[in-house]
Amino acid sequence: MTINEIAKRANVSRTTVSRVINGSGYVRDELKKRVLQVIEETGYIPSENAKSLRTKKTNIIGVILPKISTETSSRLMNGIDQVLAPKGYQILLTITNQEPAKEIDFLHLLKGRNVDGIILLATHIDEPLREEIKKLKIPFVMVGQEMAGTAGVVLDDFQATYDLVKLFIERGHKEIGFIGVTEEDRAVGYLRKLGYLKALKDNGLEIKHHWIQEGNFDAASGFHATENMADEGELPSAIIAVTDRLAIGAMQYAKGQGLSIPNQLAIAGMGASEISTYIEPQLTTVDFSQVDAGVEAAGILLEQLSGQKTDTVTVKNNYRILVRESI
Amino acid sequence: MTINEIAKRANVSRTTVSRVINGSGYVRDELKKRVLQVIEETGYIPSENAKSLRTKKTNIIGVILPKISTETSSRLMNGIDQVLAPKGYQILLTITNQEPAKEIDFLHLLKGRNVDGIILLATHIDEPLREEIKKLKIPFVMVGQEMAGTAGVVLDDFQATYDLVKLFIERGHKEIGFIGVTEEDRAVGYLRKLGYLKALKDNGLEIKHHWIQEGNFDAASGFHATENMADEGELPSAIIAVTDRLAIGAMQYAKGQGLSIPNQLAIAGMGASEISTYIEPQLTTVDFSQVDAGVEAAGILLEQLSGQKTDTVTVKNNYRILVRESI
DNA sequence: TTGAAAGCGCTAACAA
DNA sequence: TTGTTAGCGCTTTCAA
Repeated sequence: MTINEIAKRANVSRTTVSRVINGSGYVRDELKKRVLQVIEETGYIPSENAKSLRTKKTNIIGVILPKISTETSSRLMNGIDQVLAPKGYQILLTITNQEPAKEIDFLHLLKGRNVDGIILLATHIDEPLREEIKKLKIPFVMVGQEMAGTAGVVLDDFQATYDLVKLFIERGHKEIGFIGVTEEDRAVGYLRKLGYLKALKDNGLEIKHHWIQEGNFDAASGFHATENMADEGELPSAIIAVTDRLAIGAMQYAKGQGLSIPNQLAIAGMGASEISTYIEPQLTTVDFSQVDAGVEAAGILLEQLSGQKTDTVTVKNNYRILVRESI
Repeated sequence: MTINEIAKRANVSRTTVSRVINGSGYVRDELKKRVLQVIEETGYIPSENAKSLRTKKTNIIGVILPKISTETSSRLMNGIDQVLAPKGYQILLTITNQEPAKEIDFLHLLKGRNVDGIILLATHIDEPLREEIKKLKIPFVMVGQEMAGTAGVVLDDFQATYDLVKLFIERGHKEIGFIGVTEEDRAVGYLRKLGYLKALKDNGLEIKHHWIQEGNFDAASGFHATENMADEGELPSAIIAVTDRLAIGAMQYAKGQGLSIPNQLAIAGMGASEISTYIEPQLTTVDFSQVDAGVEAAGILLEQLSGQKTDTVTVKNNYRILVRESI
């Protein structure tokens, strides 16, 4: 069923049908009714595809995610969809599964699909990727990493960690341990560690080597990191972990050793995962509000879509510390 | 940059360029090189859109979800993408936010976008929706609900709940409570309740009215449901909740009352949420393996795509009970 | 082995 | 107020 078929059946030109569908131009009421009638009868649905070819607008936004089943990703998607759907945009979703090479592949793929814009949730960023983004020439917003000359939304990982450490210090802690992740992850690994180190330094606190451990992203590695801390010397009085799961691993270790939380060991995580509210004691954590980040990213994209030249916007997404029982 | 432009620069016809891109038909090596060269230089990316218009194939699969940031959804997406991405399909994602009317809207929308197939994660299913699906005429797979004449993947909610109750009975429990949700949700609300009732009946156990409570999907309502049970009479010795969060709410109530779990009150949930492993005591739950459901759904779709007429497949997805500390 | 011509389903001048 | 014409970027006969 095509527009031509409808036109024939309604005994009008296809232009008229088009006008009826899009509510553009003048159409006599009688004809309009006739056309609408036929459309109704046939269940005709116009091909967006053909339309796009003509109008150069697909109303599709490409989104590139490293993974789908993480709270970060799904919350972000939530925010993005909240903004985009009401404006009539659909989301073409691609998932890299953490393979950096795929980010470039998907950038090409999405461009080939003539998407109106792209949102990339980046975990790392290297030269080839930078290159590719530069020559993209369609509305683009990067989330999670900063890049000169590109619109973006980043979480203020440095400052959030700094503030968290400061909170511990204000509460009288002088021995503060840190469980991080690989610094290749610029946001979670590098910047959060930097915030930690800076806060200690600014407050004249000692930085003990064995109080700084590294895990990957699961609870088990948080457990081992804490174990290592204990094995290599004294445990500090407080530990900050860069993710809630790592923090929960640390908790598990502490509980296993019969240490009371927060009295003998205070623990905080980051990310405001759902688990953090159900664990006992409830985990103090940092809420980065990924939903808002998604909303902001989509908002910036929309601005670009409407022709505004918003180059190099970088919105630092705000965060708040959720103080709960674990400290 | 279009195929015409490339053709002009390489001094060949656009047909030849097309052949080079698609590796179809005969092309002299020299010409091929010349074309490839130009493509490389210009960074040309063919328009999938124009291609689709001609070939009637978009390589896009539409997915309709009730929500994105739930473990069910994201695990399902995971499974779907795992299968579809390697075959060159992209996912066009639409989210209804639980508004039933939108399911039909999106069905139209996706059809208008000429997607090659559609996967719908359904929570309910009424007559208008059934109608719409019937006249869809493109590969379609329904997940989560059964519908005659339509390929689908359902979780065996009835049997899983039945088995869970049986497990309690085998462990000596005779008083088993139930926290459900609205029966409008056929799978989670209706079928699971049915499994519970049938298991009690089959084993000649008493069904006490106040032992059957209803919550929504959050922990707080699980708490209140349990509270109601206690207020309206004696608490049973065991409680089954149809979601982990409800179960966690029940746990919170029990702990607040100083009841020991599982000795004074045994509790099980369903869904194998991540939280269930971190809560204390660890929650016994049913793992429905949504990832597998996604894999199967995508697999069935792929079969339909390759022309196989797989009408009315309904894969009962397997499940397993994760027995942990809470019972 | 290559190219010319037609056409996928739609919109947008333009003319009537 | 309506229709004719051209063309979006591509693939696919068909003929050369």
